[in-house]
Amino acid sequence: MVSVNPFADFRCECETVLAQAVKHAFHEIETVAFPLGKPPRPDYGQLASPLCFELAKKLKRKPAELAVLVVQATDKSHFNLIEKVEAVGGFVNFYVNFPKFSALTLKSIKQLGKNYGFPKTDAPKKIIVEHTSVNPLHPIHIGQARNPILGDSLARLLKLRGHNVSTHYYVDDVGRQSSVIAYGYAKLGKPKPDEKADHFIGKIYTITSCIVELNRLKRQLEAATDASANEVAKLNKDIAEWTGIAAELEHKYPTLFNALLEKISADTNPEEEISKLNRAYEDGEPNAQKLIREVSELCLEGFRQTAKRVEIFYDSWDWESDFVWSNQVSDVLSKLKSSGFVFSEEGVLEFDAAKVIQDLQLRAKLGLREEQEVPPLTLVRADGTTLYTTRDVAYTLWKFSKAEKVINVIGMEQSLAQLQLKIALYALGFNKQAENLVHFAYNLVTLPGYKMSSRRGHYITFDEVLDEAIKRAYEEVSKRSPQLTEEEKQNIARFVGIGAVRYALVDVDTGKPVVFTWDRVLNFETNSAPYVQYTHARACSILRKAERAPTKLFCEELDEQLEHDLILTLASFPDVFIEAAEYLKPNIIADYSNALADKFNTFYNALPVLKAETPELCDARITLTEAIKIVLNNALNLIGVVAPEKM
RNA sequence: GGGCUCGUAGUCUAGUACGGAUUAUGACACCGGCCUGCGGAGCCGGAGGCCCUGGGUUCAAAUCCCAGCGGGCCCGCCA
Repeated sequence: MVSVNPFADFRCECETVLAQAVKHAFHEIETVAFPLGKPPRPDYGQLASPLCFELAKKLKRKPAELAVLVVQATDKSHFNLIEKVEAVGGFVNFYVNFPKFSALTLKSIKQLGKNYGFPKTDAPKKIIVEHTSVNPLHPIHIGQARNPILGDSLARLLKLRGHNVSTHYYVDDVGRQSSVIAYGYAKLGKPKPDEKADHFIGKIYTITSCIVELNRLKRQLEAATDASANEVAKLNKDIAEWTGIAAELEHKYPTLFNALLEKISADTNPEEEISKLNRAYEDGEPNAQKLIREVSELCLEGFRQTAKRVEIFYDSWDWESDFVWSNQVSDVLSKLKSSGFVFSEEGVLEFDAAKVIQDLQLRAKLGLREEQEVPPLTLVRADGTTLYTTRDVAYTLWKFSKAEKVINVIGMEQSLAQLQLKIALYALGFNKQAENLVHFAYNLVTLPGYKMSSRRGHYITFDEVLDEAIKRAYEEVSKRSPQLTEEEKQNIARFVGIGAVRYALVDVDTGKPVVFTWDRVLNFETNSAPYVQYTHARACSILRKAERAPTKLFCEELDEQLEHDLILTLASFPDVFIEAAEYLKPNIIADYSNALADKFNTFYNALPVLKAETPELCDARITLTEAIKIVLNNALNLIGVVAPEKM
């Protein structure tokens, strides 16, 4: 007999037994829910019900007495995975029958192998996970790297849950900043990158943007003849700040900086050139199209290389400009206009989110409190151009033409914009879509005492973090296993370093900010990917040395507390997976893998596998070790971490 | 000013959706042990907590509700 979820089978049996017993003992009472929870200690069993505390009220009797009655009323002939039921202090405690339960669990893991732990959903959906979507202006930095790591883990979870998942990258190429980089790139004569393309583009962007900003401020100061002293002071302060940044950049990249400065200074009004380019691009003018697409593509090629290093791939690259050129944005706009929730003020078109909430009574649906006010959203500027969120409405509707559910992995600082987006869908009558639009929000990654700013070139790139991780892992592996060949060491350093980074970024609760420190991200000890990887390699090593596969299970031999604990942990993996997939909590997979590794290491130190007292016990422990290897591998795979045979 | 979010040992963190048991999870750092043993990236032990504060609901609150306090974020004709 094989089970896709052994612990759920046990829970199900307990529920049935409990329901029957309660019905039998107190037929005058109608009970609908039969709560079962994990007791704090193993001597209270593996599942326990506090039901009698509730019944005590209705029946006006003591919980302890009722628990005894419930236990007496249980029908033992129905026990399969249950060993016994006991009443302790008002709780009804269920004890698992370990010989049977171990056999079921280990047999299931052995038979299902890499498919163990992934029960399929009853309602498979077509789901789009949009993640990363970093603007193609500069390399992905560590503050943004949490996004692809979370998005990719979510996609893996949902796929294995049985959904049809496709991952999308939204290329934000419409907007002033894309024209800034394109302008600088064109000024330099569209040079071929002499390093990784996104790093190359990043430098040009930062320098160009700095020079243009400084130029703008200076001209503004010249024109400010009748401005107040305060305004002049503010301008001077900004100029001083940007001059400092410029000096820093000139020092770091003298050739590039001076080349750009010379070319840009030839333009009397660079600001105006950039705006022109921006308008031409939105209008689909061929030269502008070619230029901006070329520079964006260059940067994206760099992103693809970085993503590949961490085993992340995208099914679709969606260009924001395509939605502008194809009139999907203007179509959505005219629909919004006729919805009655749009008003114009001084030539600016505004979307009245608050009125939508009131008229359509969305407060409860959106989980908003009475006093929460949602500000209006600007849809169209006075000059007739659209804004990011406006275009996002069109993009979101396009995504819904391809999927039933859309998950946007976006930082929590965009919560309001994502809420307004959802409200816009309701305003257009796309209720079902609005309900299936999920903003998967996560908190920022920050550097201690340092404000990351891509405009100023102040950031640590994701590539740098990966390089450093691999370098440190290499030092570590050289120290620990000097006998390995150079090639082996490099290979191990790669998956250990990258695993460590992925684990560190997925492990923390998404609601909490991560303060980036090298020690935190490059942890190779307990509660890290390397620790779990090491444990997996250790299990593999034992299995290699065993040189045989047990033909019988001998599960009744596994009667140590540590072994029981391991079996229970293995058996509950499907439950953990379901929770992670349903509630979008990839971090609990990381926690689970660490907990399982911990338990296995404790077991390993306390009890011999290959030198067990009897051949039967030895076989049983080999089977257990094999199961642990499989489950560790399956768990690590969910968070995109390699499970190595050796390291 | 309004809203969102977080608050658990020196630092970091699990548990909070769905309230349960006289020991609240684990890591780092700290103190003391364990390598002729299946891989020491490990294991065992010790010390360290008014679960932000105050009320409320309940047989039972880290968990739910209310009111505060503290940090972060958002409230743009930026994205």
